[in-house]
Amino acid sequence: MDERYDPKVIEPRYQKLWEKEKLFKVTEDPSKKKYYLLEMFPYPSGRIHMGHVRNYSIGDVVGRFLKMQGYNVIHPMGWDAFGMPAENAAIKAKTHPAKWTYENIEYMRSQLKKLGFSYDWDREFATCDPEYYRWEQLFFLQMLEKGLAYKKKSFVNWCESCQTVLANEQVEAGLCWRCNNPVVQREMDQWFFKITAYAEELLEYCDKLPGWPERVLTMQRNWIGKSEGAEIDFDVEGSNKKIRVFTTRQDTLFGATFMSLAPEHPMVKELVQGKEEEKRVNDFIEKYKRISREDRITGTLEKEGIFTGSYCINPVTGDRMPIYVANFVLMEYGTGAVMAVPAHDQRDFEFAKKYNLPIEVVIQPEGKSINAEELTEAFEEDGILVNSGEFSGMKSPEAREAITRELEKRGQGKKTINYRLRDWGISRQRYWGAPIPVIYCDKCGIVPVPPEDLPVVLPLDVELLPSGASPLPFVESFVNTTCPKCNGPAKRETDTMDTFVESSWYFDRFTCPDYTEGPLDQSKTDYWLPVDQYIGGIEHAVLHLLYARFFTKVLRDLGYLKIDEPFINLLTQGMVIKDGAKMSKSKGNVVDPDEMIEQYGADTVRLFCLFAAPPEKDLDWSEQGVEGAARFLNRLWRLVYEHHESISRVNSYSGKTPPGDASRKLHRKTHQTIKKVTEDIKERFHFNTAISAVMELVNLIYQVKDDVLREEKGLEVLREAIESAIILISPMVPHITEELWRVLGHESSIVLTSWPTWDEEAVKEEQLLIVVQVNGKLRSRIYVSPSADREEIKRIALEDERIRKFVGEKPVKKVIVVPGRLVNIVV
RNA sequence: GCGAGAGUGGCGGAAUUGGCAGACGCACUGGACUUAGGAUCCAGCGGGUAACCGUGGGGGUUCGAGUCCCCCCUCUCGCACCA
Repeated sequence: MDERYDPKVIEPRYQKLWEKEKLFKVTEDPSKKKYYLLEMFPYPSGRIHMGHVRNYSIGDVVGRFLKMQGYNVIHPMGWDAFGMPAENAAIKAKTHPAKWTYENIEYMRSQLKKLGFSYDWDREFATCDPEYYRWEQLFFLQMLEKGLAYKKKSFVNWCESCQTVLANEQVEAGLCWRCNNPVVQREMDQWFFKITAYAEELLEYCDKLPGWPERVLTMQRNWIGKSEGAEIDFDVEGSNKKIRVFTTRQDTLFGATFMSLAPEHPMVKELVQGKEEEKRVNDFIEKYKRISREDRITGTLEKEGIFTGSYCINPVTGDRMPIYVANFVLMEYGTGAVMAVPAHDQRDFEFAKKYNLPIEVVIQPEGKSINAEELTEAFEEDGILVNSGEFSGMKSPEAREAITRELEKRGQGKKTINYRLRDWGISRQRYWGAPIPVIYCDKCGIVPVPPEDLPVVLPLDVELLPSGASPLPFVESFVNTTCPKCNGPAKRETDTMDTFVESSWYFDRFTCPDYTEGPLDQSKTDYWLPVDQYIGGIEHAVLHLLYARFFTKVLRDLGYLKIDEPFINLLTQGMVIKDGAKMSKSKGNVVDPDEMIEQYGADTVRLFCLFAAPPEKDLDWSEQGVEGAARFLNRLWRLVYEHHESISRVNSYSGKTPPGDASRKLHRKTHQTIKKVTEDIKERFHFNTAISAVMELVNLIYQVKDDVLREEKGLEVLREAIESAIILISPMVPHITEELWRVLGHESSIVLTSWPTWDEEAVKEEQLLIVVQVNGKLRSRIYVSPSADREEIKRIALEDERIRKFVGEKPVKKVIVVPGRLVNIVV
């Protein structure tokens, strides 16, 4: 054994060995309990960053720990390989996205291997491989058949700098989630996945995912945005047309005094046609087409609107309601039309004040009275109905039901549920993605590619365009094809799929990456799925994690899967920050994993990532902290170095209480540590406290070893303690522990060892420390035997000299005894 | 504005069920070893001379509150004219 700990020698040695022995390769084994452990696979952007190191280190601890506990752990890794950065980098470097991507994969794989993660590399794949995306194209065709994929013309989010459309989830505060540039609305014919068909189930299952962080579920619930209300039809005066609104406040219907339409509302054009208002309204619409989104980023727009010159009729009061176009009404939500109730909606109130429209109070707060003239803001809460005909006197919730029933009877409305969630726009006008497998024929229209013709391979022989726009439309050999129906000349779809489609099912494919008969081998998916533990960043709370849930339900309904949800437990780890900010090139605070590994070794980097903060919190990178981690590993190394020759001659102590005070103390601490570390990892994922427990054990070994060695079974007890420390910390720092394990004479890998169990008897303290309080204040400590009963503890406490001093002559009112904890004497 | 989470030494963080606040680590201080120490080992390390005071602030429940309840403040994240 070397005197000096040198990770540069040890780490590659064991990485090669693990790989050669295929220690982490797994197959289905019905006799064992399976565990599917997964970390979000990376985009091959070039190099691994600290966020990946942290994410994968957390996963690796869980994987190695559970393997040692006897689980059949599947722990795969692969590459989310389609995407725009490849294309942009390729344009810049005048290379090909495929070349760029595969080179990055090569390098990043080597980085992951240098970190010693326990992946089953035989399952690795990249999503840009046609053998992967061909199945995705098949799913698309089957979804098309079921109406779950469809094409429609609508206003979509367009990112000018990315030259492509984005789904709603991919727009953050009006900006593109990738490049942070403003997103504009553009009317385009696009492919969608009907995620809204699953809105209710996606929402409902939020209550059936107890292993998910509450805040992720909340974000998903909010994103789905269910609201219960009614659709109400308003007749347009002098026409047989109706305007349909969605409202959650049917109880305020009697107070609806005007109508607001979104600028994009299809009815606006008809309403103003030939009227003197026509030009003014059209100018207004044009203005908001140009500025609306961008202004929403900077702040709230002032409410503004314009009268269309038309009126509609309030179905319950019969009053004429002027129809306005209003800048704050969203076409995307509800029906794009809002019945305006100025007394009970703040936006409508402001609007009514500005344009001098009538305000009718129809809801009174309980025990108070308000009137329209004195209102300074809308009363938006529930209350008691007034001025509402037969419904006056009802409470809001009751009135909502009653008014809806009345409208239904008259055929002028119905109860509805509205969701904020929109269908998932998946067309991307970029090259580096999976082609959408449809063909356009002048005669037959949209024709799906026959499944037997899959995959529609993305042609690699292309010249990228400097603008970023897809070169596919110009690749004649790709575009020009024949119609599968009529055999006539036809053209292929040149849009590709959103790369979030690939990441929506990669975890399914990991169970059978080489299966060629179909997308998924049921004998494998049935065994491995669902994913037991998923680990990744919170930034995907409503992107990937929502899409993947949706896709799982689709694959279930297509007959591929038997599960309802993909991920049982979800851990969202915090960011790695430095100097109070997220690491970024522009801030110049990036710490490169390669440099850290070079300087300290993978084990030290891993240990620091796990020790500095609990996984769900942000981790503040500190070079001094890293040195602390390195110091601990050196300390462990020296301990083994100093004693390996002597303890190698004996077996680890395995009996009950050993003779000798020091030995007993160390034996007890050893078992306490086994218990603590096991529970911390298994039940709480608190690796930081698990590590600190091992540090305590090592500290105690240093402290008592000389005394222990003077005792009868001392050497055995010392070996037990040292060996336990090595095993317990091995999931965090697998290389150094593998080496030390072998130094102690073991010939097979530490990974194959069973996780130690603790002796409940040994864990117990011989003497319990009991805290004694007088009037709730700590006054003394006493030691009692664990077998002492309440009376005895009480007696010892009251006899304690310090306590007698504090109690003095005062009468003892009450004595509270909590066995094993404390005594509180109330005087 | 709505929703969620958090606030503990100089710092990262412990305290799992209401029961010794500050485990473990970093930084710092003193000492030992040493040609040397940025290695290692040992000791100390919330404030206060002390009684005592201390978990963002103020109330409350309790024998006992970092932990439970009410009010307030601050910060972070998400959504944001959602009808």
